[in-house]
Amino acid sequence: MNYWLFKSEPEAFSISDLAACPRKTDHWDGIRNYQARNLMRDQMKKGDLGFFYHSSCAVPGVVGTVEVVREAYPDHTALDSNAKYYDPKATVDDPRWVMVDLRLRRTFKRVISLQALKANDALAEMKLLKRGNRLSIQPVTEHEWQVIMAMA
DNA sequence: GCCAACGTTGGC
DNA sequence: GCCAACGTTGGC
Repeated sequence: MNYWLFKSEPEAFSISDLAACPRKTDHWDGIRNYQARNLMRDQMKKGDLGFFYHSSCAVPGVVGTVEVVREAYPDHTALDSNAKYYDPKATVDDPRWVMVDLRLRRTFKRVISLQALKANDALAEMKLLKRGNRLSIQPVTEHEWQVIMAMA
């Protein structure tokens, strides 16, 4: 059982957008970073839980939780020349990029802001808070998970 | 909009 | 394989 953090810009795809999907489930497409892809492909398992994080917005922070309901499979948007995240190097035989399906579990009543996360000493080692970290999918330790859940 | 930090690309 | 140039991320 692993824990993760999924970043998304709410203007592109917010937790409300996920809530509005059928069965509150959608595929997490558009990941075009090898480190993030490898985490999805090699380590992410059905039943894993994750935080939904809003970035590049007025109050960046954790806004809820999700569950991995389908493990990594090819991200077909890489093959679509009209898609935003089209990758000309992707082919049917070698799709290069993968995605998982996520189902919304919970939307927090209030955002657990980045500011609040930074102010919590128990999270000092969290990847998200390390300088210069831009990874859009990050592993979260069980301890960090518990600490943040207690802040909700 | 600024800019620091990081990833990717491509010439050599 | 090096590394400069460029693009992207994301907080502020």
